[in-house]
Amino acid sequence: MYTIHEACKRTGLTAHTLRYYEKEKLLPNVSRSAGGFRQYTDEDMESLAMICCLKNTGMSLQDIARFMELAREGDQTLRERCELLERHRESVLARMEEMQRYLDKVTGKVDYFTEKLREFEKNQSK
Amino acid sequence: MYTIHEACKRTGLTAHTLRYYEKEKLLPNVSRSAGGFRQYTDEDMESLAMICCLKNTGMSLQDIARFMELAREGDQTLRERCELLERHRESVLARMEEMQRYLDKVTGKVDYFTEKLREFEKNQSK
DNA sequence: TATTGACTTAGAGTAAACTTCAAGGTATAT
DNA sequence: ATATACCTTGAAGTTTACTCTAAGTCAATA
Repeated sequence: MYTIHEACKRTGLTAHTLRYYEKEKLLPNVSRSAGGFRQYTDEDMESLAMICCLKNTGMSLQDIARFMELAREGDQTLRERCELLERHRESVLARMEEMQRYLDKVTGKVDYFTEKLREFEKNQSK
Repeated sequence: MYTIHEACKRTGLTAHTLRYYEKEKLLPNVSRSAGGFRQYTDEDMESLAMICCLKNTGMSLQDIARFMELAREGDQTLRERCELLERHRESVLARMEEMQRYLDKVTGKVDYFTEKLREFEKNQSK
């Protein structure tokens, strides 16, 4: 069992954010101690890792909530989750390729500016 | 000279967004026709291409506005723009590498789910 | 036992990037 | 000439993902 503080450390999220994710049904049903404090199980920590993975590849919290709901429904939803994840994977790949193309343009600009800068400084020094 | 509609087609942005970017100083000083309609020059279109490039690699509109302001100040800001762009380039590269790591995890999950699904369906058919 | 600090909740507030609205002017096809 | 579609503005509204606040509870330490 982990406290919210430990869950923060492991995920890099703030306690505020963890509570927010709970409210938004990304990871509902986190159990409480006698005093009402959150207790994260190992399974919860695994779910959080998955949540971060999806979030950091650009999935919306709403879509993550939907995915986690399917996960809670068990093996009946395996096919659906598989397909969903595969579609996500392809969209991430496409986004990365697009990003690479834009990055190449940025690199081209850096080179162009560097050349222009050299000329500018040559003129300045005259 | 291009109408706002043509500028939309070339950039993939909506007219709303182009007006918004003007208000936010990403590309201020777009000239108007006698009737008050926007007229984008070739130079404006180049600036828009740069704006999209920076935006699509994750730069905030505020930072883009700052960059475009420097560009309007001319050759004196070449060094600053060069450095700024180089830093941006490196942060994009870092983000892409992070993304790739998360994507590998997603791929691992897809494989895991595929295997689990095969087993599940084998049991179902019995 | 008292105090300090972290936890709880519901709900309000914030920032970024649009997006829509209302009221009116412009261009063009019939 | 007039209807229709598109343009103008300033301002208000929306969405996403937090982030903070207030009022109160709980745990640990001097």
